Amino acid sequence: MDTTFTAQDYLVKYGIKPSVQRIAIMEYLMKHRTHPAADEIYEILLECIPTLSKTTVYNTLKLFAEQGALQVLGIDERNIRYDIDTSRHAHFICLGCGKVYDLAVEGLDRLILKEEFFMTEMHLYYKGYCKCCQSKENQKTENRETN
Amino acid sequence: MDTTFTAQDYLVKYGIKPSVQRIAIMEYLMKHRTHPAADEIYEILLECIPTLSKTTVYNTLKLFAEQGALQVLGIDERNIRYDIDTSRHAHFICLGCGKVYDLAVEGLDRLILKEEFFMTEMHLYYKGYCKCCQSKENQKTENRETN
DNA sequence: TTCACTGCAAATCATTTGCAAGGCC
DNA sequence: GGCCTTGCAAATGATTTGCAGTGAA
Repeated sequence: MDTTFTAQDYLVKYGIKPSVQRIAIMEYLMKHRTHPAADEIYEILLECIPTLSKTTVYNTLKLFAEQGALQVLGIDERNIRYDIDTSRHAHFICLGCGKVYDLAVEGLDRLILKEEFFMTEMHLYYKGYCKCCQSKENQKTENRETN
Repeated sequence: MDTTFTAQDYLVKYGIKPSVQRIAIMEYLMKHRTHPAADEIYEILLECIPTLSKTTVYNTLKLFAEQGALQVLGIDERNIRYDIDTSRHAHFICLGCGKVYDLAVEGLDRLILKEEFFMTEMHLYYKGYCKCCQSKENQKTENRETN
């Protein structure tokens, strides 16, 4: 659908002046819908842009968020996670591997606050274990039981 | 309903050995349903227990959470907030004053995950401005417009 | 005596800030 | 030239950890 929609287009759309660093970070976010933290982005991009500074990654992500180009997730207590999908959807974090999954939850719009508070954001966060880590946990338990 | 239900009872109920510090922290949580952060608890209790250490507050809150005596809130990016009400309900944080409000949201139980993931926790967080801070914001805007 | 609880000091770690250098219009 | 962007180094601030002293059973 958006084969010709580049990272640079995306930046311009949100009123962000493109630069090598900004394009690289946006490209990473567009390619990896894994809700990466700043450090992950930094570590990977360092291979292509050896002069990249972590400060720039932090500043850039903050800028993107302020401009509405991405949504900030508070689901992970350790790191701020970022989601390029700014539509209303839920998130699941696996307490085993730390992966954050997107979740389409029906009826989310029904939960919008209308009275008493002026709502600017709404987040539905789930925590637990993904399929992969569940089986690992089971293995551990089994091992414990047989020991 | 629970006029005779003391902080100490509460601790014992959750298998936590009482101590002066633990009782004081639990009492604070029971009296102030404001979802305080560790530092707030520390600052206030210091008046009664001058030897209290912040480490003890952190350790105690962590212990309480592990024992299921309170729920950990990730709604505030700056501080961990704690809620003695462990029943399923939503939270609203005011971006103006930082207060965290409890919210009864109908249909929350319908959002429980049953497939694909093993869910251990579920949080519905709202952000925005409370009545009080809305009016302050409006005043500011009015001032701006008349200047 | 033992063991859990406490509290100080230091460490950790993500994020922010100050500031100087470089680059672009 | 002036402003915006970048990046280093240092600061910040919440939380954790190491460890030694204390107190209770």
